[in-house]
Amino acid sequence: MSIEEIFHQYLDSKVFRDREKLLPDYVPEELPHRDEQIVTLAKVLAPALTGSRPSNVFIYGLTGTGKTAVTKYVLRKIREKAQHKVDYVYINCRQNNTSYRVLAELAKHLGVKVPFTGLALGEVMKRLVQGLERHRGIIVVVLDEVDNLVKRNGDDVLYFLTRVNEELTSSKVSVIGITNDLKFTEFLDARVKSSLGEEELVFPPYNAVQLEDILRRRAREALKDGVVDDEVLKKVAAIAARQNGDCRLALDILLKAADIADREGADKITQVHVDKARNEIEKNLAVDIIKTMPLHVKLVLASIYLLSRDNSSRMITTGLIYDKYKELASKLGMEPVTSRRISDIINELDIVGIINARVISLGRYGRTKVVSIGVPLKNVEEGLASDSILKTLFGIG
DNA sequence: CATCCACCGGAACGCCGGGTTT
DNA sequence: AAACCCGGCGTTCCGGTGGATG
Repeated sequence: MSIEEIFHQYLDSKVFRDREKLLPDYVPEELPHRDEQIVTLAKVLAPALTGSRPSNVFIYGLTGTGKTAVTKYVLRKIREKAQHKVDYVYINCRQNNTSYRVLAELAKHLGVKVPFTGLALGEVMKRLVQGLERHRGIIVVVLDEVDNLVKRNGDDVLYFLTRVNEELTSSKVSVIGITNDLKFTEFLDARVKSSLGEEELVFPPYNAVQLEDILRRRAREALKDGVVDDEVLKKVAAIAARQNGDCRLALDILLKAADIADREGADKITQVHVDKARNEIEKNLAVDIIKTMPLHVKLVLASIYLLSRDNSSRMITTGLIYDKYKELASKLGMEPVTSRRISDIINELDIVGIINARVISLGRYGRTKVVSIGVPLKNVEEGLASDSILKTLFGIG
């Protein structure tokens, strides 16, 4: 296909009206099924309109429950309403995962100059105080995925942000912390915990019906009319509902399915496209997990892979795996780990969903774990084959 | 019904690499 | 540079166990 053709096909899409509306960071005009959270958050933040400092808020919820979208949504509204007297800064702590970067990000927003490295943290804080003071108004600092920051760097930034008001006269700062780790507060200093947790907000997962509704609305914005049927949306919703009601996943599947349909030049998104999309997403997930596993874990997985490929009749048990594993290890000329460790590795693989393991009893012949591979063999193959050592030695892939 | 297999899985500990503090 | 802390991997030791089998 020539470049011209590619461009032409893209411009001439039969599927998309506005593809951007399906991207993960798009915040729609309406957020259905989050009314309660919107109202609560709005109530908490409303005092900002009259110039008093809103309480700090802590927001919990699993991935894809609308935490970020709702927060941005409410803050945008309030900023419009208050014209310049209220502002907010959104900082994602996964991307900015050190104290310094978070503070620098905040500084940038306030127009304070800080070098991207080199200053002592205390100096950055000093400049920030000045910057905040100059701002003259209320500033809401949103720290998304804040658990990433705290687990890595401690809570000194949070401490600073919750205490900085004492040094300010013409400005006020509130903090919104967002996390999907429910037991995250354990990592916090008691003082930070109490000042940050002035208000708490929990986002429950969406159910299948709600997901379908969201998908339908989004499809109207992003796709051309009649491109996707209710049946198809229902299917996507059902899949995501099973994954803890993860709306991001639902939208992701829909986007992928639309992309696939578009590439095929189809004018409708079908169940087949959805299946392909899901496979692709799952495959990427599995392959990524496998790629990043430590060598011995890979070896164990390779053993399971070989066993399930070669003798399909036999049950795959821990003992069998261990024997195979030792064989592979010796071929590589490396010391095998103990069977005890293998037991743990099998459990680890089970937890991430690459394999399924369950203990059974064979009476006289003992008690063991029966293992089967839980993702398509091809994916395992692809993940393992990315390791040059395994690839050359066992001819996988 | 007791036995006994082939593992399970908890506990405690050592080692190692890295990051931080002094 | 030295001391220190931390988390992950791995080991040793070992008590525990479901149920087919004799």
